[in-house]
Amino acid sequence: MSSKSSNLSVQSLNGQRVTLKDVAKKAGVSAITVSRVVNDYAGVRENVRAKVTAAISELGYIPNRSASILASSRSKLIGVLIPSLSNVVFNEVLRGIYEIAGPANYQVLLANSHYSPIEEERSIRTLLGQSPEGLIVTGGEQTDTAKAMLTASGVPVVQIMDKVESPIDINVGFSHFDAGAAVARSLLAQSYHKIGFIGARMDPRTCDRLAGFKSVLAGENCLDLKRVITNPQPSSVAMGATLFRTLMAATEGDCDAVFCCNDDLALGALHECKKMHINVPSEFGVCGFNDIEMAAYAEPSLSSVSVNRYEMGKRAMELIFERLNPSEISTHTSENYINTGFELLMRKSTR
Amino acid sequence: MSSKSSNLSVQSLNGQRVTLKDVAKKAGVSAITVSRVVNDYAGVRENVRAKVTAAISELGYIPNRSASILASSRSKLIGVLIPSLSNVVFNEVLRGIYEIAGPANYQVLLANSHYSPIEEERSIRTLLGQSPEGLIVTGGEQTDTAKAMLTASGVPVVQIMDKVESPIDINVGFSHFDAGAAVARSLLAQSYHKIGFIGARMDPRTCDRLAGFKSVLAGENCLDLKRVITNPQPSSVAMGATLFRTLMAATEGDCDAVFCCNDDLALGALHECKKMHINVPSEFGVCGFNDIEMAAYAEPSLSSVSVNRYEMGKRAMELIFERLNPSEISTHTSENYINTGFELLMRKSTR
DNA sequence: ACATAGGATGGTTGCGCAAACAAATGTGAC
DNA sequence: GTCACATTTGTTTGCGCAACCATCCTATGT
Repeated sequence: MSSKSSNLSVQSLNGQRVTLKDVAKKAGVSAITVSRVVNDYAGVRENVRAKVTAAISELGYIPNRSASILASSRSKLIGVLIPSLSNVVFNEVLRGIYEIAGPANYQVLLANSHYSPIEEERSIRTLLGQSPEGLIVTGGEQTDTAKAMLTASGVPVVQIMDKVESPIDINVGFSHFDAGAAVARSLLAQSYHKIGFIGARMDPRTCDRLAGFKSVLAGENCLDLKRVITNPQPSSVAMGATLFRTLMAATEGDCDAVFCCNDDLALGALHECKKMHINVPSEFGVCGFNDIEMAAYAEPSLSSVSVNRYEMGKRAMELIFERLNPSEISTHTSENYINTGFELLMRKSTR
Repeated sequence: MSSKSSNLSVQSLNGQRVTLKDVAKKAGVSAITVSRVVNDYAGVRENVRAKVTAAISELGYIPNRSASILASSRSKLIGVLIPSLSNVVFNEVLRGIYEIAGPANYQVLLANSHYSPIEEERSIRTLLGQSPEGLIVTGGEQTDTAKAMLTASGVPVVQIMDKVESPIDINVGFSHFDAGAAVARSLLAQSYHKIGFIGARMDPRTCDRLAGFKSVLAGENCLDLKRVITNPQPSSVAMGATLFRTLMAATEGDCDAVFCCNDDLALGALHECKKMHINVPSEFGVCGFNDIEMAAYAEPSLSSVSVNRYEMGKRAMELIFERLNPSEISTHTSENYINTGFELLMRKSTR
């Protein structure tokens, strides 16, 4: 309970929080000098710096970020808004973001919109209240108010994941429509002709993939909406199994392949094929999306679409920093859309 | 670029940030009244509140959190420190945390220690600088300085994941030693006697599991260190395959089961068994840890240990709130260790 | 020895907000 | 209509820090 025993880092001085002034008094210098030491200014003599450093660790001084931000209006904060934490996809995006932000001594403020534009707007308001120096948001489906707030904030804003119609500022992502279309074309080329789709959650990106997929099938006159099965609930392997069964029931077996809106669903479908003694890929083709690591280790290995998640996060963060420090002679023609692309990985679950 | 077109939420008034005062002037009231409206105080007359609300949305006012925190020393912030973002395990813990924090209007500050106590100490310092009202950290291996800072901070601190020797404050988790021991006992009971272990990363919790596992095998005189293969690199399915091959080579096949420190490794091992034509579970048993969703869908389904990740995050957050609002007549005897337990799930990858 | 430049250090102020107290307004009983 | 009291609104102040400018050293050249 009591920390009186600890002789280092006694963060409270008779109950009060330790401030710059306390450290200054202890070190026999002025408050601003302590501030300079804390912020690593060059012009502080070595012996002074040593005295101050000693006082800091003796008192366990921790600078008050709020006061610092208020006084300097520099926050070293980046706001990040994603729709889900339980989705592996965002995980790796986040890893990319943190990988760049961390070493630059920037802190990430993470908010979760739960796929709801209303919650997203609330979160944007909250994030902006913390005076972030940059913002990364998912997709382009913000409410008008949210977009207005982002624009007015005056800080770099990156919309990631999607190719966005008219970006607020910077856009890093790829066309899910094109990806869905590419899958459809590839499956057709592999002589599947009664191709279904199963999708869960159906967020804007999933819808785009479906739209691209449909447009190609429609062009080849082999689109049958009976073969499109969706469900608003979250994705999972179990959901994939369920949706696959639904698909087979709805089409009475008149279906020879399925494009699953992500790999979790696809793994569930694959599992279900095995149970129903449907041979993959000869009788039936299965293609997922995202290329999670398990895809390559499934039996048979799962065809999927690889997208550069980590890269998206990393690039988004880098672009913010480029904006923040135009010094670094980046002769970037300030292209505001970075296409991170995608790659079809046709493995053994398709012909 | 320009946002002059937007007639809602014009966040900047000729370049300046919109403040309480601006809103106050516009609404014809005092600044503090605006503050009261923003903070939902009861004693504001309806017509005044309406005027203020109108002015707020007209100007696109967003309260400055830093100023608010500085003035009130209430931050509505919870600091969370985890060792990795790419680990599914922490994902679900986070989900539990956000699920409780969000509705209570608390913001989560997430920091990543990359499994390094030094980075962890730095992150704790950073987090404490933001005046969080509570802190959630992973495990109990903080540096002395870090522990001193946490103690001195005066806010509730929850150590999660592990059962910690001497908790700083509150502890929510389970004994990884016991879990490892339980797996060993179960495998022995299933007549496996040459049981190996493969582990990656080898963080404190993994080590505890290994220690528990070893202690049981040693007690039965069937511990052979040749069968313990570890690697400091991160876990992955691919790493599981590699380690499994290493194990088989090192033991020259004199091994009839393996406890994998997590399910990713186990899935890799399972995959490798198939390639090497080793029959699971009759010839060889495989047991993982964590019970990720894929475990149940593997072929054969993977034996694993289920741990209540979501629950850990949720409980940790709830306990912080109980501390913060002792009002809610919680007759909790202020137990400072909550055991979230674990459950052996023996499926088809073991006898 | 002295002047001078340039680097190191200090004092004052204000960032935007809410706490604490003060004032004004409204309400009800008589 | 008046008074006492509750409710609503306003004024002043300080949170902890860094920007800004002033002042003080120190080293160098002459």
